[in-house]
Amino acid sequence: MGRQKIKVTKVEVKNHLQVTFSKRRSRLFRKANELCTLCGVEIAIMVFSPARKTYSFGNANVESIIDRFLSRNPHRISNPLHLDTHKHFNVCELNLILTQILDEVEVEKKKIETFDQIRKTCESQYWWEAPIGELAYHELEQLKNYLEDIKRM
Amino acid sequence: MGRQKIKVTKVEVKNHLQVTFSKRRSRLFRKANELCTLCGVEIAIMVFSPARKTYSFGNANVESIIDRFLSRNPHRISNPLHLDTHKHFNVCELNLILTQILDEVEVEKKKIETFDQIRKTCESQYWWEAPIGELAYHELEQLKNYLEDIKRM
DNA sequence: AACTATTTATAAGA
DNA sequence: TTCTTATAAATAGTT
Repeated sequence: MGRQKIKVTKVEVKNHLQVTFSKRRSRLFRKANELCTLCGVEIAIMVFSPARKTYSFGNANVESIIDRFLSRNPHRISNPLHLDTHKHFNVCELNLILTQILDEVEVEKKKIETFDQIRKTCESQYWWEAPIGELAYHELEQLKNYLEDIKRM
Repeated sequence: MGRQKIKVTKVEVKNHLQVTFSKRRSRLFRKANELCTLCGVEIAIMVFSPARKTYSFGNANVESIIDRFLSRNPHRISNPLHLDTHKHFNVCELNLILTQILDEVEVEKKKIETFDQIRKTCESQYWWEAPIGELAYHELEQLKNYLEDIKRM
């Protein structure tokens, strides 16, 4: 391509990687947008960068497209309440079940929030991608602190 | 473009639309795949054709990428319905909602299980209490691996 | 960021 | 659908 053809393999030069990612991502989104317009389709794209940043494209709302996708591709593995989801419930039963689920969720929610917090903090660290050998002492220490937070939960 | 430049507007000729959609879709997926390889990112793409057919691309499992995307909305479960409270639902609709909620709960429970697993593993490590400076390289590496597991969730 | 020599992508025709 | 081809767009490397 361009001045020189490249092998499609991981770009190792950090600077090149950033430029390549930025350019190709925006072109991918533009192409998706063209496809939407030309062919009248709905598209959602989600991208997680090496820096764990999230980029998304949707000609409609991304979440609504996800909902449509998931409803066509059920991915349920096991059901926490051991319910037969094919069974039809009346409104009273549904209310009871919903209340139980929300109670259950409430108990776990604090844990999840803590975990999410740790994950977010991790994601904001620029040094994350470096191999262990290149990490400074205080970075290693922070690494350990994260896990100690988890142990305390 | 090509033999002739086109305006980016809905293709009206049925035959052209089919060809254009098929070609551009596969190129979009190929470009996404190149981006994944070149830049080490994760991508999920969902496409709904006018004929209600679903096409998807994911370098990892599409559902897992969706889960990660959705997990960035920590209040999704506490507000599981994002419902119009004035609307009345019939039993069928309520069942659909219940299924969605159970899916969401399932995702969060899996997270917690992974965290618990990591925590347990940490606790079984004799070297855990040692200060960072005294840890061996492979112990540091393991430390990092734990957090990378968390990031992937 | 802009440029540019090449490689790709593309639309239309077959 | 698939191949071909003239032309447009994308791309990697350079400046």
